[in-house]
Amino acid sequence: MVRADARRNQERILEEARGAVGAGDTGITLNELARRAGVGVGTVYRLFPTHQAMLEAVVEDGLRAMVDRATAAAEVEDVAEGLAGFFRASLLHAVREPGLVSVLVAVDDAVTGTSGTKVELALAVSRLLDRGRAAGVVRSALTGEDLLKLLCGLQHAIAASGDDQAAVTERYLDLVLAGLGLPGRST
Amino acid sequence: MVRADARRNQERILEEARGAVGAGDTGITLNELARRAGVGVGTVYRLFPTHQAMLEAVVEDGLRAMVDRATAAAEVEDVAEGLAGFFRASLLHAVREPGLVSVLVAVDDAVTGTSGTKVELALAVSRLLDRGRAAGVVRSALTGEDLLKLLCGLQHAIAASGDDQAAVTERYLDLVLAGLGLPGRST
Amino acid sequence: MVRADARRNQERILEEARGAVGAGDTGITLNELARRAGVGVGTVYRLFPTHQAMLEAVVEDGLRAMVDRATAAAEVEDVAEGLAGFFRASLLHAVREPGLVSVLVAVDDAVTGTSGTKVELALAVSRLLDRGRAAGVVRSALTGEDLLKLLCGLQHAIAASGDDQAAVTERYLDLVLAGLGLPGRST
Amino acid sequence: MVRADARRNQERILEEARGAVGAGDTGITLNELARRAGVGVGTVYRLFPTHQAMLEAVVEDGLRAMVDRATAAAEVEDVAEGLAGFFRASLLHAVREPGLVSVLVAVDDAVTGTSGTKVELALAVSRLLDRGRAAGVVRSALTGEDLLKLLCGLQHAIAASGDDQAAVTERYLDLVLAGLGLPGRST
DNA sequence: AATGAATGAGCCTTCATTCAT
DNA sequence: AATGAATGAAGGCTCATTCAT
Repeated sequence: MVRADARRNQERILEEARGAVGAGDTGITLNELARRAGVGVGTVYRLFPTHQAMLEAVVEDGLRAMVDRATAAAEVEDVAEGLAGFFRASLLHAVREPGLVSVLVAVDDAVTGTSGTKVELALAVSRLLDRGRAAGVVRSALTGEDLLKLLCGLQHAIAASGDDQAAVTERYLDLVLAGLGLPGRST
Repeated sequence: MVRADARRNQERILEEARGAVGAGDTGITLNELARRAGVGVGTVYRLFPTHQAMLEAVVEDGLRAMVDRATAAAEVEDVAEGLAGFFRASLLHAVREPGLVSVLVAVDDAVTGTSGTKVELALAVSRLLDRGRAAGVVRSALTGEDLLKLLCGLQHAIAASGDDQAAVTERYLDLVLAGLGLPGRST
Repeated sequence: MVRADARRNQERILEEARGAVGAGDTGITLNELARRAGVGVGTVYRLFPTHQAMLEAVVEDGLRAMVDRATAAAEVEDVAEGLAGFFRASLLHAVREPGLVSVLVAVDDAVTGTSGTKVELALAVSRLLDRGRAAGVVRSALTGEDLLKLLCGLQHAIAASGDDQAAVTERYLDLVLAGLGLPGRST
Repeated sequence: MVRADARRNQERILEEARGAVGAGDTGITLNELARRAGVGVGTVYRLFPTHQAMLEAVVEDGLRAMVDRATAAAEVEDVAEGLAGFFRASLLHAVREPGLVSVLVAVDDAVTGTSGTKVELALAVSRLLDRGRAAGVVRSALTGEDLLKLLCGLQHAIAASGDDQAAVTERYLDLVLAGLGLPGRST
């Protein structure tokens, strides 16, 4: 079983990929990745046929987690709290893991699984919003897709802000939650 | 008399630049620009030492207009209307002219004038917000910088949305204005 | 009992190789071959240390058949008919099995056996030509090597011709046989 | 006028290209060409967007010369002599300049001019053959295309022959001319 | 004996920028 | 002031071959 070596390499590559993307360098080259991981280019290309494939691999778990969070949020008794909690957690997550936004925004996915997960996510978020509207706590025509793109847009905005990203994030959260009509802290 | 030629060239280059950037191709190469304008690369580089410089030139008037709009908004009697009008006009503008967002988001400006204008803009918007808070129509801790980055973020989100960008834009506007606490249509 | 597995694998590899080369893809990668045969690259490399070795293995029987044909042609009573028959059959064969030409043209053989067979073939063809000259039906200084390379050259020419390769082949055959001085159909 | 430098460079590149292709290395890399010419890659790519384009440039004059020879051959009083002279000269030429064969055999041309010239050539050769048939000195159904491909095939055969290429060439010439029905030396 | 992951040289190509004329 | 040829780093990618397991 060469697997031991192989897995080790794959882990190193993935680790470096996570590092780079996590540091905001979503555009890192596969060649550069190979260099950092101390591995031949071919090895990286075997693992990730495409830059996009690499991004999706890095983000896979995070994306899944986001879907789970959306699904779980629908179970929270307080409808407003469910939605607000989901959005807040997701934005904080996206700020920490910018690769998520790259993948969410991409039109063509490298792995079919990713496309599926993205659809799942959009549906789950749509359901959250519908539930909110049904409960009368959401006053906004936003679709699930809209809300997700908004999330991405906010991440961009926050990344473009110099320091104090935490504070900026909170200000945006307040704004968006209030904008949705949800009772937030700033009410 | 060479001046005439020179100015003519500059105009053609700028024209092509406006065309490309206006068409959404903010990343157009200076080489490509030269080709389209029918001039040598050197001529373009003399006019725009940097890609960023080109963007700023293309966007200059638009940026100025934005500042003027912000200043004028402070004169509108109805405080809320002033702020809301400014934001709506600016977002529509940014959607039409994506180059604006590129420049607003950039950390390093190529031309000092641009930096100045950006500061002016931030100040004017801050004043608008402060005025709103003083009048009790704005309930949000957002700074002027925040609001501008938000504008950029929304443009990203809208650009990432497939079709029906006009409708998406309206939904975002409603959300943000409501989020600011302003009496909007959706109230 | 591992032998059984091994032999099975070798057969599958050889089969795929025959398939690919027979389909005209003489340049098929050993990696690709492994993929098609469903075995590891290493297995293929153990069987064929070189791409050339693979070609020679694929072509071995055909080459042998060509030698046999040349030998048998020397037994045909009608000298001209013997030579003409051999050449025609060989050209048709080469057109059908392009790998043969690759091997015949190669200067360095991968397997010593191939070199031996190629020498045998050249000798047999030389003898055919000499017999023809002795019988006065061949008017041409061509050596056995010459005739074989000519065969390869014609295959190239035919492969480069678009459609109607059968017709082109016949035209070339007529030309060459007439050129040798043999009474052909076109006489 | 940078032209002086530029032309110098282009000449060096073309010279190296001629050298490599002339030496039989028709597959020389554009990068390698740049290295040999002591020039940046970009410079070569500016001159030759494609490997095929390079080949065609190298061969352009030779191809033209071949057409001229075919045209001139139609003016030779002795019909057989005209055709034989053309074919002999062309084969010798092709042996000296293997790039010609690469270009003649290619299906897709890089430069439209090349395609035109190739068509011209085929037509001119067809006319030569027709003239020969009309005069009763050609007994062969070969088309112009056939004869050209045959030329290429012979070049392959000759290149594959070890030494004494001159002698081999003559033997092939005798064979082909006799095969066409032309009165040759070997008659 | 079989496996297949790993390697890395090397090809193709683009592009921002310089600089000789 | 204009020109556009030249540059060469850099990225994307393939593939023959090796070697640890």
